[in-house]
This record gives sequence, structure tokens and C-alpha cells, in this order.
Amino acid sequence: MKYDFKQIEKKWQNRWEATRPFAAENDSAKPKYYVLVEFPYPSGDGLHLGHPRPYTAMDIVARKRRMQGYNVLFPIGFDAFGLPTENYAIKNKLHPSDVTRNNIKRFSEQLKMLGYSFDWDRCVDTTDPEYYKWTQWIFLKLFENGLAYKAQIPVNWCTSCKCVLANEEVVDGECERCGAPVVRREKSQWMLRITKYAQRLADDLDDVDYIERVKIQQRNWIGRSVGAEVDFKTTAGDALRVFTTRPDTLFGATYMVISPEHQLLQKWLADNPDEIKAYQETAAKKSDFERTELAKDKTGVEIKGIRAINPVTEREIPIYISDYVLASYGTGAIMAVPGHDQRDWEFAKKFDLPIVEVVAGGDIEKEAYTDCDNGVMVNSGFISGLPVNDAIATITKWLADKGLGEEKINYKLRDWVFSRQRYWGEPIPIVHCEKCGYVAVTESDLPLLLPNVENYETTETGESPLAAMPEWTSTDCPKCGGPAQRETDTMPQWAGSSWYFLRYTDVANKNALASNKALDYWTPVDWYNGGMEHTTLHLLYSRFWHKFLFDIGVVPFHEPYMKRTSHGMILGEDGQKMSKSRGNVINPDDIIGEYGTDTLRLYIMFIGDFEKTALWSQSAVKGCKRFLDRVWNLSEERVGGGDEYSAAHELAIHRAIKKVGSDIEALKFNTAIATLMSLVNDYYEKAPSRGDLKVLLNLLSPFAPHIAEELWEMQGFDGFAAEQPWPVFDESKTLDAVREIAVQIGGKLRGTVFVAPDSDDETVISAAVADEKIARIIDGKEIVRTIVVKNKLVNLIIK
RNA sequence: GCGGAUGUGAUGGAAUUGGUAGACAUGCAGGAUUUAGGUUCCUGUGCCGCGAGGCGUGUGGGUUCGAGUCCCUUCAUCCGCACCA
Repeated sequence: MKYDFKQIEKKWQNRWEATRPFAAENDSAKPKYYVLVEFPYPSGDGLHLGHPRPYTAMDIVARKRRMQGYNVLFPIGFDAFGLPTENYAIKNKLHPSDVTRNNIKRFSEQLKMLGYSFDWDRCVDTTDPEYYKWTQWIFLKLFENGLAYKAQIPVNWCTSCKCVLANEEVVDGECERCGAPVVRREKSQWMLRITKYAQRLADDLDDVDYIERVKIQQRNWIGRSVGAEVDFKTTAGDALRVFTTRPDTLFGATYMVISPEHQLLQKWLADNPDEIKAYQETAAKKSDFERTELAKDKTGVEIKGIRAINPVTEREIPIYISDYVLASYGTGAIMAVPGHDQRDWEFAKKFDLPIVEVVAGGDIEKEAYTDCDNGVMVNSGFISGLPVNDAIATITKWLADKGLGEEKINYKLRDWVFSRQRYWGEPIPIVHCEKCGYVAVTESDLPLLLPNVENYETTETGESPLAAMPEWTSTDCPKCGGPAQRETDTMPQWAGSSWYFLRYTDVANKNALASNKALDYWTPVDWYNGGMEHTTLHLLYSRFWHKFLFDIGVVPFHEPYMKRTSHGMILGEDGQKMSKSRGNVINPDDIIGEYGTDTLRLYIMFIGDFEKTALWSQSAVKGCKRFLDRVWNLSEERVGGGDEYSAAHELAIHRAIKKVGSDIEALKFNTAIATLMSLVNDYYEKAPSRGDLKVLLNLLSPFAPHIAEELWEMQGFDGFAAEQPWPVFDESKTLDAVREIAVQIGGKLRGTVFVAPDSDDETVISAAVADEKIARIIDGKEIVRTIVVKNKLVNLIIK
């Protein structure tokens, strides 16, 4: 009989659909294990090759855990709110909810075709009112706790999506989704105070097992810097407060710079107001991108008639405005130390300002001396002669004693812009009342349903389509009962995905986002795999929400995910990112049709190091199909003998069990599969027993579950392959009866000899010199030294 | 500029703590079965050399009995952040 993968795969998928063998139990005596993949955005294009790589990897882990006796939760759902669906709906005159329903149906079918052992009974859909009720509920809790607030701020505005973006969504001045230019606009926006959690988001990375690059990237994004805030008196009366990480260089501060948006500029009466105003206007017109592009050439204007006083030198120094100082970081003002900061140095050179050396060792005529952490202070009054570190401590204390400053920690992280001016998102459950201000919708009124609007086209004014529905926006104030207006912006896509993994534990709960019992049992997630592109978006946001939920007693642990791993991208055969315009897209459906799901699963895991980018290779797919054909033929034609391991294969089998098991845990799926291939090659050299075949099917079943089940059934083994215990190995049986020892002469390999395991040095050396070839080389020479590495090699040094 | 990574045959990629480089697969070559092959099986395949042997993990150095692995230098590519004071 031929390996008819089409028929076999359909057969087992139907059986899984009917009997639900992968449903997780909320009551179980087994230990729990929660494996999570990032749920997909159900786009109209269907599943692409980016999905099967992480999903197959985690399916393998989930299946292995079940075989190891765990009660496994391996859920799936759909992150379905969002712009592409809305845009598609507008273009095709459909309703986004219909588009979403169709896309979810298609995605579900495709995911089932891939044979994943998801618990489909726990599927979530973020656009389901029963789901987003709880997204809104969390928002209300954030609002109640002062973590959601509305502010008039300059925001990132995508000119194509006609919508506000979070800082995390802007890449090189462009919209991360559509690539259109992003400009600055003043808008009143809902914000989430993620900055309040900056410290914990950084520190608690120590408590979790994330791959190092994820931790580093999150830490960099949070951008903690320790320094001091210092007040400079000015001749205008007001003190000018600055943030610096280098308070030790205070004696070298020869001028000051404030950002064009600085508050004090509205108050100060300079001698050159027109010049200042003109500069402010030019700066305002520049996008963020332009401001950073012009990094090389510093611009600025002196604020004439007002001067600051350096608190330690007591000298008057000039104040400039320049757009190289950002309003949004620190205090929006700096003390400029041109001797030891390259930007200040460039500005000082251009405007001919004094440059003073305060740390010895550099050449400040040529460039700023910045890499001076181990230097010694000079020209610095009472801290001269101190090493930099001591100087920082001394000056910080001095400032504090005089009431001129204090130690301060700053973060690059900014608050999360949470409003979107689009239709297809969760309505923000807030009303605005003339009398009471912003008031939360009453909890019992949740979910606040998204109304059915006639037209959900974007508006040029930058308002949500919901704003055009007076019958929906007009409401009563929950507090005073007076007339009030609903918030018309919706939540960003990241809202629903910030807590979805909690809902999986108890999907049908009507009274809470999930029961305490379910949360206590299942959370935190044991292993979460997802894309690097979400490191400073979804992953950070959901950690923030989780910490908040922990603080208000909703979840039992302060971190959502115990372990985070990440997969590399799959590029097209030409080494380019797969895209329709390049015409190098591989459709998983086509591969499944031609070679079958098991082949696709196997190839996508065999393609290379899971964590690195990989190039698709159509011909290499065939190798995996060939392997499965060989397994099939083996079972059909070559098996003989009993249920024990045959003597010929025992060693290879114990080794394979060990290697495949540890490789799966270490994400080395490619070498796990190579091990299985080697084992099959062995079985071709010498026919396997039924027992030999059985263990092969056990090891293969997480990777290629359909063929494993079919062969399991055909061989007449009991039960299902997926429900067998994971095979165990005996360490002593993974070792050879004789050891091949490398013989080196002067470090060069000259031959090999065989000795008994753990032979002592003398035995190994005498075996080596007895070897004919070795004897020939050392003939007439003297062995002056020998190095023996037990069971591995011997190195003879001759003269 | 800062941070992170990568560089190994024709190709994708393997190589515990430094210890026989190139597992496994693709491709290619030869052979067998076949009317035929996008089938299957067998053999070979790092480079140079008839051979003994020599040379080989981006470059150049170093440490070591021994380096793909450790240290320094340099080049190239990719990713993240970017005037963050």
C-alpha cells in the first residue's frame, strides 16, 4: 500500500475533531503545563508560512508534554480587531464583523489541516462582545486606579490609516503597518500610565526565563538611566531644572539648552522674542524623523537677556533653545558640558561657546571626552582630584544638602497612547459629562457594544467614525444623570491581546475574566513562543497589564509568562522577505496539497536553527517527504521480530531517545529530526523489530502525528500514538562497548585505535604506539610527552 | 553612534566543558531496477595532489600538547534603538 498522506491526514483530523483528545481539563490530578503561541490576526490572505514555524514547534512541545504525563493547555484564538479587516470591509462594502467571521473560519480550517493539537473548545475571538466585555472591564479598572487618563499631547499620526499610533508602532518615521509617513499632531488622547511600571517591568525580568535578547531589548526600550536633577537659578527669577547622568561634570557646564517646547519660554521675556518664536515654529513643523535626520548639524538660538547661574562655579552662563533637546525626556532642559558630551561639543563649536575639561585624559580640542568613567576630576573646585565615581557621589550629596538637586532615575519609556480613531476596535467605556468630567460606564452596562454604523470610513478631521452617530454618542452621565457624550475613539489592537491567555483558562465565564480557581491552576504560562517584533509591543504591554491585574488581586502571579522563546523568520528562496510584490510567497496550502501536512511540519522544523532566519528551499522539502516514505515502507515491508529492542539497534535507540528529548527542550528541532533520520537509516541497514519500530513512532509522533497514528494503528499497537508514554532511555545503554580513540601526534590527527571504555592511560598509549601507522611515524623518535583524554583521544609529543 | 547577533563544503545546516570539523539533508556524479520516471535502492562527493601527503571554519595575530570554540585585531552582513542629556 502506498503512503496516501491525503487520505491519512484527513482521517486523523476528523477523528481528533470528533473525539477531542487534546482538550485540557480544569480538574486533573496530573501536573499542569501551559504552552502558548501568539494567536493569529485572521487576515484575508489566510495563513502564511510565518505561522507554521512557531505553531509546529510549540505543538511538538505540547504533544511531548502530554506523552510525559502532563495535563496540557495548548489553546488558540483570534486577535481579530484591527485596521486591515476594517480597510478590507470598506473597500468591498462589507461589515468588518462579517469579514472577521469569514477569516476566522478560513484560518480555523487551515490550522486544523496542519494537525495542531489545540484545544479548540477554548477558542477565543477578541471581537466577541463576551470577550471584549472583559477588555473593557480591565480598562475601567485602569481608569479607576488612575492609570488611564486623557491628555492633550502631540501624537504620531499616520497619514494613511488616519489614526494615532503608539510610539512602539512608529518605525523610522513611518507607520509600522502600512509604511505611510507619520506626522505630529496635537490631539486629546487616552493614555495608559505604563511608565509607572517602568521600574518593575525592567527589574522583574530577573524573575523569568526569557531568551537573553528579549530581555536586553526590553531593558533598552525601557531605557533606565540613573542621574540627578539639578536646579540652576536664572536672572529671570525662575529656577531651570535639568536632568543629567553626569552630575560630576557640573563644573564643566558652560551653557544651558532647553527644548523649543519648554514651558518657561511662554513666561520669559527675552530680548529677542521674534527670533525665538521663529525657531519654535520651524522646529514644530519638523517631524520627529526630520529632527533626528538633521542630527549632524546643530541649530539653535540664544535666549538673550536671560542667563543661568552655574551653582558650583557661580558664573553666569547663556541659555539657548535647540531642538536637539527633547521636550519629552527628563525635564526638557539640559546643562551643556561640551568637554564631555559630543552633542554639546558640536553645539559649542558652532556657537563659539567655552569648552572646559573637567575629567583629565582626553583631547577636548578634537572631540568631547565621553568615555571617561575611570577618569579623575580636574578644574572642579572641591571635587578636583576625585575619581569620577566618587565625584558623582560627592556632588550629588552636596546638591541635596544645599537643596539644589536630588538623585533621579529617568526612563525612555513613555506612556502608552491608547486611543484609535477607527471603528473596528473595542469602544472605550467612558463618557464625558459637562459637569462631572470623564466618567466610567457602569460595570453592569458592559459590554459596551460597538454599534452598527452605516459608514465607517475614516474622517479627514481625525475623528472616529463613531463620532458621526449622535444617537449612540449621546447618553446620560452615570454619575449625575445629566446629558453626556460617549468617548468615540476605540482601543488599539494591542488591548485584546494583552490578556487573552487568561481567558483561555476559563473561556465561558460570565462573572469574571476567568475564575480564581482556573487562574490559580493554569497561570502563569509555562512556555510562550512568539515573534521578536512583539518584544517591545505586545510582550511589554501584556506584562504591564498583568502586573496591574496582579496589583488589584485578579491574578495570582506578578509575571504572565515564565519562559519566552522566539523563532526566526522564513525568507523566500531568493533570500528576500516573502511578499506578494516580489512573487516569492510560498503558500502552506500548496505544500500540504503536494506533500502533505506531516512533510510540511517536518521540513519547517528541519529547515535550520529555530531561532534564526531561514531560507525556504523547495527541493529540501522533498527530502522530508522521502524520509516519511521511507518510514512508511519500513513499517510495511521490513519489520520482523518481537516487541523488544533488537540487539543491533539498542544503542542507537537509547541514544535517539536521549537526543530527541533534549533537543526538543532546547529548540533544536532540526537536529532532533536528523537523529530520527539516522535511526531510520540504521533500520534500513538492518531490519528493525516491532519494538524498534514502536519507539521510532513514539519519537516521531509529535513531529509527524498523522503518519505516526496511521502506522501505529496498522501495526496493531494499543491506543493512540499521541497517548503513549514518552519513551525513556537508559544512560548506560547509550555508551559504546568499545571506544574509538583519536591518536594525535603533535596535535595532528594521525589515526584511531579501539580500546575498552575507561581504559587507563597506559593501555591507551600502548594501543596507540602499537598501531602500524602510528609506529611508522614515531619510529626513531622519542616520545617526550603524552596527553590522554579519557575515552576520547591521546596526543603524543615526539622529538 | 549605542546595543545584540552572524560569518563553516556547491546549498540548508551539524559539532557538551577547547579534544577525530562537515552529522542530517539538498544538489551533483556514477551504478542497479524500470517501457518510462519529479520512483526506489546502492556508491561517491571539503579543497589541492596520481600518490605519500598538504591545506582547510570571513581576515591577521595570540594563548595551548591541541582552537570553529578562548583572547586581541580587522572586514562583511543582518536585526533592534537612535540628539534619551
